[in-house]
Amino acid sequence: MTEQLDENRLIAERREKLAALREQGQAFPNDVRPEHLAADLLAQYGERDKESLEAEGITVSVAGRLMLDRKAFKVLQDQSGRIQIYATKEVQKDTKHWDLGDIVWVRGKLCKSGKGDLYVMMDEYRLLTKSLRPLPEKHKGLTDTEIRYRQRYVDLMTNDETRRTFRIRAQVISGIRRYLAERGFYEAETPMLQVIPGGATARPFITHHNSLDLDMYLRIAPELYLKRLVVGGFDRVFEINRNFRNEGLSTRHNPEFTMVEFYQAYADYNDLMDLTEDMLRTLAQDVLGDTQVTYQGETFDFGKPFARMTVFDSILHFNPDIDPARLADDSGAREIATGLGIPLKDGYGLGKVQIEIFEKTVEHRLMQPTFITEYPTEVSPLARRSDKNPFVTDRFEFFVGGREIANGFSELNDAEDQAERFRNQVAEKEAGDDEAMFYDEDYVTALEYGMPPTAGEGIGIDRLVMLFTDSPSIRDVILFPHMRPVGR
RNA sequence: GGGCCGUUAGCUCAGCGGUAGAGCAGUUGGCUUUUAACCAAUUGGUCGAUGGUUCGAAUCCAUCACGGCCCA
Repeated sequence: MTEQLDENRLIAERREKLAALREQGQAFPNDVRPEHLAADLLAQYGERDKESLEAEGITVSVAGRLMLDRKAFKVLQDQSGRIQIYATKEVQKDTKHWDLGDIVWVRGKLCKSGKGDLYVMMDEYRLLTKSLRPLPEKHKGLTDTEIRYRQRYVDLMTNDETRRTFRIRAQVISGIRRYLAERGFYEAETPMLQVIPGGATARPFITHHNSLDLDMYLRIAPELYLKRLVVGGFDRVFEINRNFRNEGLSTRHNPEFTMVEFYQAYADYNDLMDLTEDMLRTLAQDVLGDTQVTYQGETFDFGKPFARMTVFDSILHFNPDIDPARLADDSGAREIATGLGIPLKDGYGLGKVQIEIFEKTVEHRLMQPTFITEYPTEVSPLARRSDKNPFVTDRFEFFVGGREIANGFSELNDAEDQAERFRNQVAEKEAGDDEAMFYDEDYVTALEYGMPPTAGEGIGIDRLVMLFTDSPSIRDVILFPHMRPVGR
């Protein structure tokens, strides 16, 4: 078994020390409490001069993982950061069995070294948890990406950057929650296990409910349930949770990912673009302290008004040689797409062809924060048609750094139109498109009760966090990204 | 699915046909207000796996596994 295989002498030595601790009594004590955090102590006392600080005789207690051991000086790391502790010769003898990685508790007087660094004198001390496994290299940390992802706990204890990334992730999520709650949105939790997966076009994961003897799907989006809540009278509602899509893994895709979806009655897609712009600007300022966000060497400005452009205009903008009349024409658009090397299926209408051209030639070039509007109805089965042009919907997607971050639209609340769109999706599914939607009869029934005019939006949290943490891969912002199991 | 790259000590890496190395960590001792602490000594390896070529393979070839990047 692996337990034997990865055993080595370093672990064996530590096991012996643990065995000795067991001999002496409780080897895993849980009867001391740290009263201070490293970062707080440094912030409060780091600048004080040695004489007055030590004259004051401040006693503090801290606990954490032992990260460095310079014999007299040792460094302890807690959730907030690191602080030094000082061991006299006698204390060093008494703590000879301490190893890097051990969890320890220290209580004593705050002092300053000759070089001006704050430390805690080890007047009282306890080894709380013996670490049996050696820490990674102390300066370079853990760099092996595979181990960083598979054993995230080692990555977190070793690498500041990783801790920063996930701290920012937590702040982004709580920031969004606060922003929406402050504006009267209720938080809801809708089913992750669904009989009819809906709300997006994607291949679902299939699972099975034993006692019902029923195949179920992991949700690909919460959308249809959240809109049922709007029908029910929750005029403003949101959910932050996981979606599951059965697609490949890449630096931009993880099979489970986190979205915030929110719905606001008596609002349209323009209202949500305004809200999105304000929310992202607020988040950047609150979380990063700046509306300028640097990502992979480029700076994106969330402080300035975001650009807004239609799908059609954006294609022309980035392809000045395309004739607008041809792009607007079914056979003309197909020729343009074919000329760009885009494979087309027979069933594609003009709208789908235009979106293919958009994705191939525009999307990756949308660097600064940009809203793209007027998505064709053909590719927007849940969005409200434009009053001015029924070929397109009142929908937008939001891009930054060449990546789609958000997708929002005025909701389709015409039950009869919705039924028709579902029928078209079912036809596409029968024609072999396994990403097309199912017919959701209960959702149509809900709409028949009447849903107020509503706008809704989803924002991809992982991609937003990638941006805010300058992470090149989605795996860097997901604590435990999916990896192929390591074979035996 | 395709292309390129990687896998050597617990960690970070060198070695690229001829006796497996370094730094960190570990162990022993010294030093004792250090800052990647320092000084001395020292332990530690199925070189990802399996085949093949060769007098000889960590090194060359093939297949496989896992990972990274790019493409679909």
